[in-house]
Amino acid sequence: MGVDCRGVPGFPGEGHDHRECVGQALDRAAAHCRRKSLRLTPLRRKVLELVWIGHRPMGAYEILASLRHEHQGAAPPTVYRALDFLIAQGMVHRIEHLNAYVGCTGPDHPHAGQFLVCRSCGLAAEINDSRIDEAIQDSAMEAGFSVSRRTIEVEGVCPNCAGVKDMGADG
Amino acid sequence: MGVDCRGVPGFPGEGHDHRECVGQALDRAAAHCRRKSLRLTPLRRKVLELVWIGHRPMGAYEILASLRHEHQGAAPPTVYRALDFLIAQGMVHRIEHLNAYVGCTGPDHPHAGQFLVCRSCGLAAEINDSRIDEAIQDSAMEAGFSVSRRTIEVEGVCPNCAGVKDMGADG
DNA sequence: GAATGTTATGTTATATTATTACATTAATCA
DNA sequence: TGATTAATGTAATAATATAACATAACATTC
Repeated sequence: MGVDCRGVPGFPGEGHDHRECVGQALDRAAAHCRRKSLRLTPLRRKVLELVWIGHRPMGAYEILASLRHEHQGAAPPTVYRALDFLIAQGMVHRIEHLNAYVGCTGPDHPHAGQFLVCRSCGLAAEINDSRIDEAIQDSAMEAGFSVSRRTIEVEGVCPNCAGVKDMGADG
Repeated sequence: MGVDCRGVPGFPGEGHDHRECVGQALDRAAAHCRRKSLRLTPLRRKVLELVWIGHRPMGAYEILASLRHEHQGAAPPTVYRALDFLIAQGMVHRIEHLNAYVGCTGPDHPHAGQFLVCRSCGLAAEINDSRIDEAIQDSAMEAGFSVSRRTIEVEGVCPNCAGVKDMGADG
């Protein structure tokens, strides 16, 4: 209890205080939008909340299904537009190899988004390792390539699942 | 002319000898399959050849459309199965953020697949920088994460396009 | 506080990417 | 040759995402 989801790069413990994760994410999103005169509408806020249901990347249609429980009439564009906004503001990242979306603590420390994704439990941990960015930057520069966006997604087995067969989904 | 597509990490020059790229890829694929007693069937060979039409990642349905020119009756599974085989053998990589597929010189030097993808011309250059892998490995290890697959896709502008507005597609 | 412009959402349809499921054919091997 | 496995054919459909246009909410200016 009481452990911040992402104070240190790594996977959230099984018993971490997830309400705090969500609360922080929503608070930071609100503050960010206030500062930039953007509108964190109820719909956008709700989608952000849904993405934050766990640390497992969620598909857009999975989000849509949840959204419909309290927002009858929601359609794919409803979700995709909200996701577009949240992604543009750095509050959500897209995991390309999963076609799924995961929350980010927010735009206060902007970053490209590097992820460790566990094959066993499905959790994604965001890391933010400057060594990786530097290695990529160096390599790109040597090829004469100017970098604008990086997709770094690492699949494997998280420490919670190491040695444990077939865990459930979220924590 | 005569420049190997991937002898050195980087983008193929505009006038490189692309037949040599394709020829080498097909030869290596054939050799690899012979060694491992795998079947590089005419269909698989043709799909590999199509993926190698250029250094631009191709969508599965784009491949399908081309395939149909000489293989009437081809359907999505035709292409996806061939791609599955080619990917499993390391002859093709999938570019996740494009939902597209690109040829690889082959399984002779196995690797995870790190790509620089040009936003302007669409070309993808495979790099294979151990510094990047090491940085990822280090970071993952510190998080207690055991890596099994990496997706490294870097978007930006290639040297051929730097300073040039709106080039075409392939080279 | 009405007129206007802009941003966000509603709604329907459809595009794009990928897989399932089962039948058939081709290659391999005992 | 017959049995077995691997590959392909074929039809239907699932999963993901966007286009296009209508309506509603908010913001701004007069």
